[in-house]
Amino acid sequence: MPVTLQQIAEAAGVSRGTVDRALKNRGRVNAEVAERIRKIAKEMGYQPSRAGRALAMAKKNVKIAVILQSVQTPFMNLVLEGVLAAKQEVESLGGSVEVFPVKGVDAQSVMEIMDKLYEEQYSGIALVPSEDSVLKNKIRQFAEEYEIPIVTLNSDVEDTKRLCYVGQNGIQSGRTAAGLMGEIIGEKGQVVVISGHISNPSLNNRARGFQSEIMDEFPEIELIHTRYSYDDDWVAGKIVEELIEQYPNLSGIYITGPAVKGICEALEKLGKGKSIKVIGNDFLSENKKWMEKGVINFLIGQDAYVQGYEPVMILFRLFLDHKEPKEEYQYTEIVIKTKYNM
Amino acid sequence: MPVTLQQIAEAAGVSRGTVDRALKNRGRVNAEVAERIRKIAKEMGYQPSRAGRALAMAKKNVKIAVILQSVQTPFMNLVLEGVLAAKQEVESLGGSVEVFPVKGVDAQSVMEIMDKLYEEQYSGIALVPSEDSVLKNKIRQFAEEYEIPIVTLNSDVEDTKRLCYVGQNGIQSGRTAAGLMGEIIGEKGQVVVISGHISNPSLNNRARGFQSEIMDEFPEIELIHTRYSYDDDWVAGKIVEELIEQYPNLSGIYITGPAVKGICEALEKLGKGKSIKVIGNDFLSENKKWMEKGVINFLIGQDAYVQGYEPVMILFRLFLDHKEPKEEYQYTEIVIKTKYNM
DNA sequence: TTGAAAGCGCTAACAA
DNA sequence: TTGTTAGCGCTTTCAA
Repeated sequence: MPVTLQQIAEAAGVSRGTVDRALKNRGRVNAEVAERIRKIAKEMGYQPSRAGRALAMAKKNVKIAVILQSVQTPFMNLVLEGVLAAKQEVESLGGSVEVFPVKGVDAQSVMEIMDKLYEEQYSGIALVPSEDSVLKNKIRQFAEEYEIPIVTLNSDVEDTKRLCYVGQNGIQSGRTAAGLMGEIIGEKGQVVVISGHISNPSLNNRARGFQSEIMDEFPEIELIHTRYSYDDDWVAGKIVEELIEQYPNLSGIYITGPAVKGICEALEKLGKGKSIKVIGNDFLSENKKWMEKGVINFLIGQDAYVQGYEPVMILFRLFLDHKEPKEEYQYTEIVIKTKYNM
Repeated sequence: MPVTLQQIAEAAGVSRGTVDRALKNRGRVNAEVAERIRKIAKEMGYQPSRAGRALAMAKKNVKIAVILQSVQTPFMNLVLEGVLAAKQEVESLGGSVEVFPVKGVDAQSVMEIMDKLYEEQYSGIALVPSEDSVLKNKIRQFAEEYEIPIVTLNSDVEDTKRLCYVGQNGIQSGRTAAGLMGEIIGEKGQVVVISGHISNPSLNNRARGFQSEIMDEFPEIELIHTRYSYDDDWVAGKIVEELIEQYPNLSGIYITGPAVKGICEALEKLGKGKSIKVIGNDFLSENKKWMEKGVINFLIGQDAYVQGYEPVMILFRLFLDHKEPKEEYQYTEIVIKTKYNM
């Protein structure tokens, strides 16, 4: 039976209001009395009731906004699932959550939405940022001047006073892929990285992690120069054809992100579907299909659900429990899937 | 801004009590009116407030008990962490959770605790069962006669009317290990399974899954007859010595559970630490240490935290939201770890 | 500096 | 069959 404020008040011989002020350090309470109350609360093992607090705060109407970029991609759809789960939980606790989808990468739209959120007095914002110095300034302005906490997800922006970042550790993800690759090709042979856009920071992190781990740990593996598909399946197919012509004994391919379809179809057409080992990223249905077929050997995932769920809950806890996140960088778990545990 | 019962009542021109009865199908309400209320509630997108409900139910004092066997093992310690997290969440919502630890496997103690729980009118029980027909009968009695819902975790007992089971799919876990093993030894060579007690059902499931997948998918891999360590490191070390003498070209070892230390030390002593591929189970610190060293190549995990957390929350949701779990078998995710994503 | 009281959304007991 | 009401634990405002 959990201890209540009322019980502490009785034990201390004061009123509930006084206990509340003492425990919240809201001042206006005699220092000695406050000390005594805190001691009693500790002895009795007081834990505030979430239900009571949520109910009492319901009139304040905590409003959380989520701005998602690239919503049309399957990955962001998974993130959205996490957001909706958090929305339900928050709303059943008296808060509210609104999602603002942005098609493609569009800092301009994000900023327009942010302006609206400021006017409508939102309590906190979770957003997928993009590299844009004006957007960065606006994030800093919200965090510092307006005191509206902001959590970045999926990608991060440095030096903006944002509360925290929830997403993958791209470097470590690439290193994990490298470890697997070394293991399954017997620590020797030729390996290539096929990436997407040359300017995508997440993909670049993965590629960098992969490359450095191969170079550090697998001296007998030859790393062929990275290719870029620019997110285009046709281009990716061409890249594979050229690679195989140039390196007929190619052992492995690491796909940092998109254009899985183009790559796998080309491999299959050239009869290399089974012999060349392939490691991809993200649990999209297209990717899972190729793993099922045996063309992709491993998929590394970034737990999209958590990326949607956590930022919302972090903001809500900030208001409900007055609890800041413990870590500024909340890296999601790096998940390894094969066709057996998909 | 979430919709409240009061708002629905106003929209329907009735009182809050009537709306409540109509939506809960608690009868005593005019059929037509009830229908109209339900329609309005749906239109307005009514979602009951967890906070309000939790608070109102606090006086009923939902009490959940958790009986853990083999608490001295590191694995159960991980389970306990999940239980404690759930305990905190439940208690902040007005319920209470009590943990009853049992050392070793001891059906007798479990049953004594259950009797006590019945007297003290606990609302629901989560427990780690063991193979024992008297215990099985008691579980059935609680579920059917006393109507105290029971959730099994980690191991299951069939035909007992228990509400559901939360734990690993041992067969699938073994299959996953087999897939990894095939991949890293190049789909050929000799492979052996080292298990613990010959009568441990979880370990047997893993071994069976492993064996059948090797036989089905990797015809060129030779499966050597399974060895049993009986959870003893010294025995396990001897087994390894004998195996390597008998099969000097052994390619891989699958350890279904305990005695990892004995096996890995022997491998290291014989200079086989790197050349023989090893796949183990569970993320215990001992196991992680050997993976860090490179003696173990992969660890397959059964998400102990979830096994502790979920059963408690399932029972609590049953009382708070009147929601039964969707699935009778709640298999925890099969997690693959290497030294890179540990 | 402290106490008293209203009210958040819901359940359940009681009255009509 | 329906309405009314007390109270769950907490926050917050107002009065003392």
